[in-house]
Amino acid sequence: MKVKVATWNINSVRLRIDQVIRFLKEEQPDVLGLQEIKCETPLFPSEPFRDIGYEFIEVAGQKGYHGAATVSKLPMERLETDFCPLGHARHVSTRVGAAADKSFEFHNFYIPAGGDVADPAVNDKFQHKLDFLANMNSYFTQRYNEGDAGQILVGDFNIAPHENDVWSHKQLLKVVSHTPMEVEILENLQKTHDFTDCSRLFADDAEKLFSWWSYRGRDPMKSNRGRRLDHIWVSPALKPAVMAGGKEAHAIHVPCRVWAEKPSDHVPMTQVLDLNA
DNA sequence: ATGGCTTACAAAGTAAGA
Repeated sequence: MKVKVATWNINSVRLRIDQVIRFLKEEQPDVLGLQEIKCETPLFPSEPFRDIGYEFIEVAGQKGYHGAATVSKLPMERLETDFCPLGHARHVSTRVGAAADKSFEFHNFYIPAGGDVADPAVNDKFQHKLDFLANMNSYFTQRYNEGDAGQILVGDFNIAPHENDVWSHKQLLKVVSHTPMEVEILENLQKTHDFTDCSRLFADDAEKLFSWWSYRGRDPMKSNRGRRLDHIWVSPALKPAVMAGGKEAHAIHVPCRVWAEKPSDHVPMTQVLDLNA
């Protein structure tokens, strides 16, 4: 059985509902994690998703900012998790799939951006980002010690770890999202739990990979000053499922940055998994 | 040449993103 998963920071799901539906029709993922939905849970536009087969919807919304939602064609149940020390709606965890042996966990994250100054002593937002990452680490360490449940972690992690995950490593070393402290914490989270970073699994280290481009600047694709802030990770039990499809099983949908008059500043990312591999 | 833009909101200017 093959499944296709996707993640997208949509920057207002109500404003861009037509773009989300277009993407789902074109790419047909089984599961999509959305971030920055920017609406309260009851205001999430569920109907257009149900109309095209995404019957299972789990939303963590709040007024105005943040918010995450996961929509699925496959049966899906909520897992109770709590990662945000400030209580923001920044994550939705679910178990996807009816058959117990083919199901997987889908953890959808919107990690705090962290403000402007990369110093937790003077910037509460950066401290919040570090605290959120620490909570993720505690949770996945406990789960890791209980045995591999088959986990997929997706979302806007707001960290671009590799040198070629940003347009200029040197110029972004002091810019939040690419500072050594954040990068080390994210890499430790990945390595100590043996998560596979799907975007880098088959990509050459020298290849630039971006999933976000600022709204500032008139031609984002021409200047191409992007960052890879969005991620799809899998636990060891699912690594063969990712390996099976090779490089073509992964895609960062770069054209979506300029495919509409008012696009999101992030583009969606997809990964096909062969659960029989 | 990173911030010059974009979003939501007890609607004009804030706060927030990254």
